[in-house]
Amino acid sequence: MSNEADEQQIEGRADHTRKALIEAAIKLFGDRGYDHTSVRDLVKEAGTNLAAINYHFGGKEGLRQATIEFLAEDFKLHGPGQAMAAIDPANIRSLTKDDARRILRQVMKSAFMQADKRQFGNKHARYVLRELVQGGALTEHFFEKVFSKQFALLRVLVAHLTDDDPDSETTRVRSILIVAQSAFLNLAQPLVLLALDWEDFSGDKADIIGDNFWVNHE
Amino acid sequence: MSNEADEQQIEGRADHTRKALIEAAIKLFGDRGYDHTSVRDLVKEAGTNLAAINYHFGGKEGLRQATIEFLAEDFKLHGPGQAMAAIDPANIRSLTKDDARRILRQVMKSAFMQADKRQFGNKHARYVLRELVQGGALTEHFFEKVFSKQFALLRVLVAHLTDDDPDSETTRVRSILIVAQSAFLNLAQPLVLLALDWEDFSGDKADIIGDNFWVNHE
DNA sequence: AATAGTTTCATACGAGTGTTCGAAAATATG
DNA sequence: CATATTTTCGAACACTCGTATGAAACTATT
Repeated sequence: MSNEADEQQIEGRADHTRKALIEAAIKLFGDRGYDHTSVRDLVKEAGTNLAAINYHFGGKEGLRQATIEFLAEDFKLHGPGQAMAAIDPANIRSLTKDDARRILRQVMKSAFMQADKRQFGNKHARYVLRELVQGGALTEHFFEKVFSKQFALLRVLVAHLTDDDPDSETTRVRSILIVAQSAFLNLAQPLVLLALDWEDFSGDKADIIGDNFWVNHE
Repeated sequence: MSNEADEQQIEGRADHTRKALIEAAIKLFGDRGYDHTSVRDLVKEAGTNLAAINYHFGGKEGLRQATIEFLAEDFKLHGPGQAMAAIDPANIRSLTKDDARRILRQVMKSAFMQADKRQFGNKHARYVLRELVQGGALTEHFFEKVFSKQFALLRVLVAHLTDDDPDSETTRVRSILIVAQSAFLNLAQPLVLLALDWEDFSGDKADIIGDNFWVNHE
């Protein structure tokens, strides 16, 4: 292990610190939120120096931007889009409604679903949701870069399930309400645990939730 | 209008300031969150002095506590509990399922529903949700003081609708998923507007959403 | 009217923030 | 090997934050 090779050729020191900072940002921003994370905590977590963020990203805001872009890319590769990608929007009409419903639940599970089980759901989705909820410039950016396409696929599924048009207003509303269920449970974990009288989300609890998503109408 | 009488007798200067500060807190905490609101902004919004918060509430944290308690009381009087209070849990079995579904939608609408139309939904619910989502000591307090009872009623409705037990795990999960829909739409308004291709929530859009909540199963 | 208590206000303090700067160290280039 | 470039690191800056202090203004009591 004399030289640290990663995915692409050799990884210089600069790339190493950049990566470490982004990972620290995903973790800390996701846990405490952007504004509750100091650059001093970030550089300590990344094992580097106070000035590193400004040098590599131009500032704390620059690190956020870089982190968002990293997550946007990661979301495409490992996010719910993976489960969704198998679906051909053209041939979706050949699916039975039971199939569509099952796929829908599977997608939601793999999307935002919970902490310990799904490695993706934990840190990454948490931060993404925080940013999306917060509003502001990044909401739009992230919506276009990530959410938009997957939401379109979701609408196709919902429309098929409800015999409606994917672009209709009712389909849009119903689709966002499906997202809402999964997203809120991820965001409001403390409240959810209290309401369900659970200690944590371990075991088969993710499945219990996933199986009870409201996804059909009338 | 020589003396400022409000609801109870005469309102001293101190009470006036306290009230103004709590109202400012509801507004600013709800919009930006507790930590993004400085005491200087609070006192400016309330039209008083920098030292007022420390004098009347012992500190910023004290103002938060007082605000929470005020909202807990207000929630009981004007919250979704109002719509729910009309329901007698004992006689709920006499309701038709259509009735139950209609009541459920009505309750959700009046609970967290949107901005400009429902005066309650806007500022108050927004801050309550922020606190509940955040986690921490207040989540538990607020859950016990406010959420718990109304959630129990919600579970009765859901159980009736799905021929299940109000205390069963599936009923709890399904109930929290109903809350999730309403709550998330309130929290993530920027994202929701983008997803629905809406400019704002004006007009009959609250009804469109309310009518499309997922509340029935199978 | 004089005094005691309450409430407001201007100011200052210490702690924490993001950022800047220049020198040291490490790497790349000739 | 010598020089130029990149990257790290420590120290300091300007700023905002919540809070504390003591004097002024106001109200209530005698």
